Amino acid sequence: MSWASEIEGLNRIEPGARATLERDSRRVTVPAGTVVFGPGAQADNLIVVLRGAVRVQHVSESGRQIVLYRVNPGETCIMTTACLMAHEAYSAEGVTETEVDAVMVPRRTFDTMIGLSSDFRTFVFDAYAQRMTDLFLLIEDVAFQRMDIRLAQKLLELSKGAGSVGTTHQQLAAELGTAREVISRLLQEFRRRGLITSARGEIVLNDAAGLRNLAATD
Amino acid sequence: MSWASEIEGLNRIEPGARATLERDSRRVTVPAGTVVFGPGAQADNLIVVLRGAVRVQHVSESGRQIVLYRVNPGETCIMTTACLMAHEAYSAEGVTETEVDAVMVPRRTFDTMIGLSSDFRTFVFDAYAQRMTDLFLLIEDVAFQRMDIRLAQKLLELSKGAGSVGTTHQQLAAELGTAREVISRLLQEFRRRGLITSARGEIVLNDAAGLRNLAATD
DNA sequence: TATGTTTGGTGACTTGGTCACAGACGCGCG
DNA sequence: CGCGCGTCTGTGACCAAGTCACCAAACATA
Repeated sequence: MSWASEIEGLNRIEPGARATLERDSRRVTVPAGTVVFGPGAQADNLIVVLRGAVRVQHVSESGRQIVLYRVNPGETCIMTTACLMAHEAYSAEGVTETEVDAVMVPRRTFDTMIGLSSDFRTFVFDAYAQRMTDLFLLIEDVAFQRMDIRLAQKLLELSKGAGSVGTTHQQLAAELGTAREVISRLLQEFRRRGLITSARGEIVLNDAAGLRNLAATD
Repeated sequence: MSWASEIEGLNRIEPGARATLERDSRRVTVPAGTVVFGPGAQADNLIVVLRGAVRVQHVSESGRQIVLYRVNPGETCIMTTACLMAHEAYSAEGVTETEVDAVMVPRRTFDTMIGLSSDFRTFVFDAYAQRMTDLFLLIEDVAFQRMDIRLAQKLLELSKGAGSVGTTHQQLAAELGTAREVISRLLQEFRRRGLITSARGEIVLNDAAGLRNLAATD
């Protein structure tokens, strides 16, 4: 029940506010691959992720995709509240990448908490700031960065220190907002240079240092 | 003094909260071309624009620019508070496009107001939501939209119904995050098709309907 | 008028996106 | 097993966009 103590930014919240928060919110477990919010689906809760990750992505009419950011444990999907309040059309969707444990804070409780606790306000504004800067960095990347560098960075990010990444070219294209053919050609070049080896749905990072070196070429 | 009454979202604020807000905040006038915030400049105030416009843009190390959004009258530059709270490096800068009348709400007052007034909270969250959706649309544009369509849209937007736009090719490139040469070539094509005529620093929209038609080609 | 700066134009080249299609692999089913 | 079928990857041709180098016209002002 006492989930708030596990979360950076909420663990030292005022006792009264914390009681309200934990009493009024509901803990859920969602299987992998679930669309937790998206166009048409009105979200009436602030979602705080405890375990797993939610991928937030944009899908254009032409079918092309780009991943905007991920919501990791201890983070909150603040977009839902913002977009709800503004009654704007939701142009992004959230999909669970793994099984996810999360807490749903009802809109009403959220509003009460904001008035009640300055720690909670800080938590919420930090979340906004984090997403904003994520989006700023993404815009810079998409507008100005070469695709080979972005791909090298993404491979290192997705591998998380492990020596390989289990994704298809199509999935990588959706991550970076480009076309599959572009990924195929770049991976071929990486392979030629000995940076990776690859099989169907699997990319092995043979020379992570070399990739890091490429990724650092700003 | 009673500036809050002029602002959509603050005009029906609770009387007590409104008194606090107007007592503690300071009205300023800033000349055109002033950098009101940017890398290194710590902002300690929430800024609400009353008259004029602030352009928020990103400048990359390579010197290329892109305009992220504009803060118009009645709107607030919420980014400053967010980035201040997160203590993140500020990767964007704000420049006044015209002479600007604005209100500076100190950080302390901002925090008090958030706790005091639900109307003020709504105002703030609406502002966040607005910026977020702006950034989402920008990402979609940059990632997926053809440059000729983006340029046509931008010309119509900047002309604001008037028949012409007084900007250089370089400025348009900075708006859209591309290179001057690309703008020059596209404008040449527009000219060839009779959509515009142009002189040094001036573009005349001869066929606004034609441009709108092009811009609508999603 | 002379001179330097800003603005715009152009060609050659590289990178990235689109389209069409083909081969390779995995898997179920007769 | 052999056969289809869907998914994944490779490839060539072409177009769109960004980069680089350079030039010419317009303007500012001494």
